[in-house]
Amino acid sequence: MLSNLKRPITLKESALNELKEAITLGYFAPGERLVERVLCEQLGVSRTVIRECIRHLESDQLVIAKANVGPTVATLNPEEVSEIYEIRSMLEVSAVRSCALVADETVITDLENYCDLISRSLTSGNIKEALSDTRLFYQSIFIAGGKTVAWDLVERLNSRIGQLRAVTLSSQGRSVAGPKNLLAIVAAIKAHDADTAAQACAEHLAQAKEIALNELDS
Amino acid sequence: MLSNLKRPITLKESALNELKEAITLGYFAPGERLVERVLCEQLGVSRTVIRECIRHLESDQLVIAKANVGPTVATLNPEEVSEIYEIRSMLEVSAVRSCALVADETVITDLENYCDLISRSLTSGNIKEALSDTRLFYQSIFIAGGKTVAWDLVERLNSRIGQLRAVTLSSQGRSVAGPKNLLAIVAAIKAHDADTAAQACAEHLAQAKEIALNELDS
DNA sequence: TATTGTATGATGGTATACAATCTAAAAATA
DNA sequence: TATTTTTAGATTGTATACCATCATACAATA
Repeated sequence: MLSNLKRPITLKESALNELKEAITLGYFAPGERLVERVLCEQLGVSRTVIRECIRHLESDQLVIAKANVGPTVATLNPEEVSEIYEIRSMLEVSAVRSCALVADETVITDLENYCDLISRSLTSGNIKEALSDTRLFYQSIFIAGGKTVAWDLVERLNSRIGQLRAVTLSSQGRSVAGPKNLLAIVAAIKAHDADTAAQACAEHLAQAKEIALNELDS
Repeated sequence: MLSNLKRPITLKESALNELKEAITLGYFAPGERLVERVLCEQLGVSRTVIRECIRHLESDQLVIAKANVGPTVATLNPEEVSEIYEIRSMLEVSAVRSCALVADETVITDLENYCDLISRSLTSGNIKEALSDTRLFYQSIFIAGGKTVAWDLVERLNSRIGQLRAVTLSSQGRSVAGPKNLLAIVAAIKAHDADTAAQACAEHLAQAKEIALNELDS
């Protein structure tokens, strides 16, 4: 009953997921041109499907399409990255606040479990898993806080900085501070202390932003 | 030089614009099904083009596509609308703050001109023109404040509440308060008074939110 | 009445064709 | 040689035809 609106996974969807992952994981270099025919062969689907995927990627701003030339993988400049982290901070802080006010026991145990999973994945070096669990962690916060639109925006913003996120996460994870920050957020939520939770969240994001910006000009 | 990246307007682009306008202006009822073949005839283009348009609208969340059934015009519930206005408020307040800190004479005269245009359009009952000028007003603020990513998000959010915006704008315009609020923002920006500008902006948005929510359950 | 077929229409997907346009190499020119 | 022009190839934009699958409404049956 979770998502009974589009149960059947279409070819276009799975192709889109593959392309998204390929872009965010850096299999395509930023600025690289994406040629329809080549993608058709690589993914084993027709041009129709590829074109629909490209339109989707275009409106997600993962690629930039020029008429009669085709799409290229979007590049990130420091200003954009900086702004993306600032917006994320606003949205996440707001969600954390709302969550702290209404969170019940179920939500809190969920969050604690995710923290645990994230720590474990990070210590074992499984970045991909850590990213996925971090996503679930924040998703729980946003949903609990009733911020579904904001969550959607955050996901879009995150997909645009996908490459950087892997770096920031592993960097934050290597230090002790990263998971500690998340635990601080959960503790404050548990205590229904919105201000403290908001501040912990803001600090975590500011830290991530610094790491991302450093990574970007390297 | 504004958008020299995609000068050639393709069929798909113009069809997409027509569809967007048709949806945001309410020519299609919320929840109504969009049938490919019908759209092909109405717009005089092939299914290929229509399908790409639908994918684009889908990822803009103006339509909701169900696999094997097709797209329907998205409906708005009060929670979504409320959240959209809250997010807009966060983003716009932030942009107004930045703008107030850096705005030069050029920006300010632009803003004053737009205010004038908006007032005139509203008194003459030209809502469409007023919407367009309001867009330019805020765009100037965001660009001046260096918030290009945020501006993009605001435009997406606005397109989702397109029907409501026409109502709120004309409602705010009928009262004297609406244009007065905008003038207050400009005055504060002119004085480089970020706090006052931010507050005026927040009030304006809160007002718009109320009107929109009232309209929604009528 | 409730269930099961069945017909119809829409979508998801493929393949193909062709014109317009871009790109890059080849050729011509200075 | 350096620069411009031409030209051929590659790629996109769009149209069309076709098939399989799914959804829905309706008819037939028990």
